[in-house]
Amino acid sequence: MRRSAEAAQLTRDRIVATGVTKASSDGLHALTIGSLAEALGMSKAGVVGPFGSRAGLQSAVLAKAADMFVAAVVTPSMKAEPGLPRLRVLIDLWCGYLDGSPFPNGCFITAASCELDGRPGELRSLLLTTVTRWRAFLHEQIVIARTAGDITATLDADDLVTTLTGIAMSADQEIQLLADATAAARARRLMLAAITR
Amino acid sequence: MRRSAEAAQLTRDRIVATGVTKASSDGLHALTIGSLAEALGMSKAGVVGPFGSRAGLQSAVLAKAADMFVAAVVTPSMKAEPGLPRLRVLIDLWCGYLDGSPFPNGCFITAASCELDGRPGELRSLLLTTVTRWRAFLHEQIVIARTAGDITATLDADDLVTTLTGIAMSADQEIQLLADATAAARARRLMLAAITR
DNA sequence: CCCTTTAGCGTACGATCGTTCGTTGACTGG
DNA sequence: CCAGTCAACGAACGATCGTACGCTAAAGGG
Repeated sequence: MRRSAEAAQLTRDRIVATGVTKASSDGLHALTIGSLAEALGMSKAGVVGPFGSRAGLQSAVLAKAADMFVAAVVTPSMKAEPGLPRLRVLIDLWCGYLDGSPFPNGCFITAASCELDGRPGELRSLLLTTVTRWRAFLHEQIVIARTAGDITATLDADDLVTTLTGIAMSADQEIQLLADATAAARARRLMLAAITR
Repeated sequence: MRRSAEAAQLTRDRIVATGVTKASSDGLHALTIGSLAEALGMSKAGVVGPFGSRAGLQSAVLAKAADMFVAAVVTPSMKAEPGLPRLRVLIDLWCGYLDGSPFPNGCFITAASCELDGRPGELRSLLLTTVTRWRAFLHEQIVIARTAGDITATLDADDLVTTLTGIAMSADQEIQLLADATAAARARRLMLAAITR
C-alpha cells in the first residue's frame, strides 16, 4: 500500500495542484477535505495527512498559487534588462497571466485578498507577505527604471504601484465577471501609458 | 407570538441588515442560517422563512449591499451639477465609502465579485447586473463631462472607467489587507489626476 | 533479512449545514 | 366577535464538515 518517498512527494504535489484548481474556482474556503479526496480518488485521511490539518492544506495551496504567479510573471521578467525593458516585459507577462490564466478563475491572489483581508490568521499573514513582496518587487523595478531615466522623474513609484495593480484588478473583473474579451489588451495599453507618460 | 405586518417587515429588514454585516466580514458563502439565527436570537426557520431559502436570503443581502453603495455614492452625487463637478463629488464619495466603509470589511461588491465571478447562478447574475449598472453610470458621467468639454476629448471613457475602478480596487486592498492609512487620500488624488489630465 | 518507519485507508465521532414539518398564537378583515 | 391568515418557533431529517484513531503493508536503513 505504501509508496516510496518520492512517490509520496508526488502525491503531495498532486493534492496541492488539485487544491489550487479547486480553490481557484470556488475560493479557499471551499477547499474541503472531502471534496478534494473525492476529486483525487483518495481517502480523506490520505489527503489531509501530509498537511496535518485543513489549515495546513490551505496554506500549502496558497503558497503554491503564489509560486505559480512568481514563476509565470516575476522570474521570466528577470531575464529582460533592468529598467523600462523589464517593466514592459513585466506588464506583458502580467496581463498574459490575467488573460490565459493558469487558474480557471482569474487571479488567485486577488481573489484570496478579497476573501481573507478581514479574517486574521495564518492564512492572512501568508497572503499579506505575498502581496507585500509583489508590490515591493514592482516598486523596485519602477525605481530602477526611473533612476535610469527611462520613465519621467515626476512619476511617483507608490502611485504607479497603486495604478498598475488597480488596472490589473479591474481587468481581472472585466475578464472574469464581465466576460470582456478586450480587457487584457486594454490593460496592457493602459499600463504602458501609465509608465511612459 | 406573531407580530403585525409592519413588525414582520422590520424583522425582515433586521435579518438582512445583520446578514450584510456578517457577509461583509466573512463572505457571502459564510452567511449560514444557523449563525445568523444565533446572532439575531431567532430560530433558523424564522430567519430563512421570509426568503424561502438560503439562496433567497443571500440575494436579498447582496441587493441590500448594492442599495447601500448606491445610497452612499450614486444618489448624493446627483445633487451636484453634471460634468466635472459631479465627477469630483463622485470620486470624493467613492473614496469616502472605501475608507470609512459602512461595511466592516471593505467594498462589499468587490469582495462579492471575486467570490462569485466563476460560479454561475442567480447570485452571480444579480452581481453582474449591479456591476454593469455601476460601470454604465460611471461611463455616462464621464461622457457628460467630456461632451461639456470639462475633460480632455482624447481621454477614452472606457479607459477611464477601467482606470478609476482599478484605483478603487487597489485602494480597497491597501486599506483592508495592507492597513495603509494613506490609501484613500492617494486614491482620491490619483482619480482626480486621471480625469483632469 | 529483519525491523522500524510511514503513506495511505477505513471507520467513527460530534458539530453544523439547509430544509421540512407541524404547532402556536397574535394580528386583521369581514 | 369570530374565523382565517401568517410570523415565528422547535424538532427532526439526511448530508457533509474536520478530526482522531487503529490498521495495513510497502519501503528502506541496519
